[in-house]
Formats: sequence, structure tokens, C-alpha cells
Amino acid sequence: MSETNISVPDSSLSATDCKGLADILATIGDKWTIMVVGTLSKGPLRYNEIERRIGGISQRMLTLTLKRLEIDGIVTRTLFPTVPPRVDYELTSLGQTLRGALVPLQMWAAQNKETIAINRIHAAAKESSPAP
Amino acid sequence: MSETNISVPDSSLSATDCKGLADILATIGDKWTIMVVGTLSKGPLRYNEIERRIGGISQRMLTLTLKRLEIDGIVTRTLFPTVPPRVDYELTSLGQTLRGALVPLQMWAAQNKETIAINRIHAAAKESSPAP
DNA sequence: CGGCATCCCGTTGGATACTG
DNA sequence: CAGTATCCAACGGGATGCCG
Repeated sequence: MSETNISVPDSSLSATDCKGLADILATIGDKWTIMVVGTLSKGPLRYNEIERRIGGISQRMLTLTLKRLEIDGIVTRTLFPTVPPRVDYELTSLGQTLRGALVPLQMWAAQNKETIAINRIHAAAKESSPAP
Repeated sequence: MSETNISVPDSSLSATDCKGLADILATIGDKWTIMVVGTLSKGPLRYNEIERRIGGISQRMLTLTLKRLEIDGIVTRTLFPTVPPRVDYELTSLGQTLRGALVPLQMWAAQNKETIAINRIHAAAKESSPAP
């Protein structure tokens, strides 16, 4: 809670910084967590709606992911004691800042994933036809 | 090397965007990859030097990580045919842009990891003393 | 020095079935 | 509807040992 003068120090991530980042990414950097945060970035959604929008996530992983995000204070869980029950999930302000921090990386991904895909194809080609 | 005017488009990651991001993170979002990119952000380093600086990475993972990064065009591998052999690894310009895209997330991690840690402790406390 | 190959075990995560 | 519980297959990743 001290240095807020971050001001993009243009340069290197120290080893400690990397540890911190790696640590956070280990928690929120996995595929499903990213999808959930992204999906919720448009506003609160019900359990089933998240499941539907993501498509392909198992209930197990959705539940685990939401629970972890709730514990970490990134989403809120609101239970409406109706019948049938209804549960809304929504990004907290912390969650919103996370989403914001994700944006540059998302743009990098969008801009470069094709380049990377091509690089992989080239590498695969070299693989199957080595230098004569 | 062009748009630094990211200007945080305030709004939502589409499902497609999330897929792209999740996809990239699946490749470069793991602990060791982050550490390697971070370590190389200060300049080119030899294999052993990377290993030493990261500390705790197995040769297997270092080799695999470097190979993937090389294939993806994020680092270059330069072999000096001396004896004993010497190999330098260095971030490409693509790698540098990746590092740049990682910075906001790194800052977010630095600013919020303590909050998250506290949230987890609170959650654990609730866990062991349920409502009477 | 800078790797690659092998073994091997822990964790991750999908499928499935049951509950409040 | 919104989960919980169990089983099990796949993968990740450390330890070890050998090679150029």
C-alpha cells in the first residue's frame, strides 16, 4: 500500500515482479477463469447463463472457478431464495480492474495470434524437411 | 511498434476475444513462461544464466519453455559454436511487445495480490467457523 | 555447457450421477 | 435451477541419467 507511482517504468520486470505475476496467473490465468471473467464483464449473469455462453465448460469447472473467484473477491454471488432458486454472479470492482488489466493482453493476443500460428506452421515445416 | 494509444476501450471482451486470450494464455500464461520472458526482458542471457536467475526450474521445463517460445517467435536462440558451446536467448520484438502487454497485469498483480491474500484468509476463517 | 529421453507420480479436469 | 460427489483418464512437470 505505498508506491502508486507506477507510471509504466518502460523496463524490466524484476524477478520479484515476475513471481507475483506468475503467482496471480496461476490463480486467474487459466482458460476457464479468463472466460468467466470475460463473460461477466458485460454484466451480472445467472449460473446457467454463464454456462451457456461459455459453452463447453463442465459444471464442475464452472462451480470451482466461480467459487475461487468469489473467495478472491473478484465476483459476488447473490442468491435469490425463490423457487426454483436463482443465483446471480457479478464482477466486483476488483474484478473490473482485473478485466481492465487484461485488455492490453487481449489486444496483444488478437493482434499476434495469427503471426504465432504462422510461426508454428513454419516450425513444423522445418521439422519435417530438415536442411539438405 | 505502432499503437501505444490503447486508451482502455472501457468495454467488454466478446466471447471470441476471450477465446483468443484464453488460447494465448494457455501457451504463454504458465508460470515458467512468464518467468522466462520476465528474466529475458533485461537482455540476452545464456541457458545456465536463465536457469540460475529463475531458480527452481527444472532443465526439462526450461528447455521446453524456451523451445516453445522460439517456435512462437518470442525469443531467438543463438548458438556460438565454441567449446564449450554457448547459447544465448533473447526476446524478439514480438517478445518485447508481449512483455509490454504483460505490464498492466503485472501492476495489477502487485497492487492486489495482498488484498486477494487477505480475502482468502477471511474465506478460510468463515469456513472453519460457520454461522451458529 | 546445453541439452534430450525416460520414468513416474501428483494434479487437473471431463463425464456421470445424485441432491436441495 | 444450481449445485455436490465420485470416478477415472490425460497431462504436467520433477528427478535422473546419457549425449554432442
